[in-house]
Amino acid sequence: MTETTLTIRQMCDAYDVTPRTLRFYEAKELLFPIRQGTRRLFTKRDQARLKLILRGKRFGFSLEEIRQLLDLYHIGDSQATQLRKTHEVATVHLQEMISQRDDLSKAIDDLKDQLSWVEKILSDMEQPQAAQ
Amino acid sequence: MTETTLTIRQMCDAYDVTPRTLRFYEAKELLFPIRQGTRRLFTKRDQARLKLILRGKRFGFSLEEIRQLLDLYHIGDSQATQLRKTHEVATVHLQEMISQRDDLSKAIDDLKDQLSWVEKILSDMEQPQAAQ
DNA sequence: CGTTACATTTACGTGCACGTCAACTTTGCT
DNA sequence: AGCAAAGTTGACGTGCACGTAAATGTAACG
Repeated sequence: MTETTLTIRQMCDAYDVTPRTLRFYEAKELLFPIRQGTRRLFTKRDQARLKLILRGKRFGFSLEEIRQLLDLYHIGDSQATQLRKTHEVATVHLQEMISQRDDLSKAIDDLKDQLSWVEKILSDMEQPQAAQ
Repeated sequence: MTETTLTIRQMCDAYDVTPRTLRFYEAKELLFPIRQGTRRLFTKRDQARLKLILRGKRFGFSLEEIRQLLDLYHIGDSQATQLRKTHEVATVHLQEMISQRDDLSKAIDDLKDQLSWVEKILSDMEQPQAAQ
């Protein structure tokens, strides 16, 4: 039987975060570990959410923004009204992410150009026999 | 003759930042406006750098990281050693950006899936005559 | 030449995302 | 039962990226 819940230390090792971070995320209602006595047990759901949190952070979203997005992945039995609002929020995020990716592609191309330019200069500096 | 330098206010209007931000970036040596008396004048170079700064921030880079990247775009007459170090730093950033774009693409696809899933649920809720 | 409008420096304050330390339980092991 | 290891709850500290307020300066207009 694959134990599906993790202790705080196992979570830290698995996802390279500190206990403080996990407790902080719980306080901010991003994670909802169950309690075995006083200790936290992180479910599969928490693990999935943590992955999404870390991913969101890498894209520059704040924890509050991420919290709103997370709802989309764990809907349960929300009302249609709430569901529509969540959908709307997520759609805005999606557009942001798409335009962010476009910008990122542009930045990558620019940086590549700059790098090959620098590489050219460096190779020119190493072979000065070209200039007479 | 197109006036190529901007006052602080013109910069703020053009790039949607506050004066405080521009002074802060100058203090951090990200911008180098020239002085007309005591006042700042932002050159084309500063404007180009600000664009790169704002772009970098959108990708989650810190100002210090951005500062290192900026050097690549305004090299001047650096030494080969310095140039190579800058090139190295930028190459690492490039790899980060590429893997970030890949992750972003994956996140976008995931979010799209979730959204269409939610759309399906919403449409099911609106047409309950299907059941029964 | 005075007043109004914008700039500048200095300095302290703020929100976010945790880090760190202390004091205290709880658990696992012998 | 005893004790070290790990976990828990406060509470205060920290680095970053600015915000904000006060005091002062200066340019521009009537």
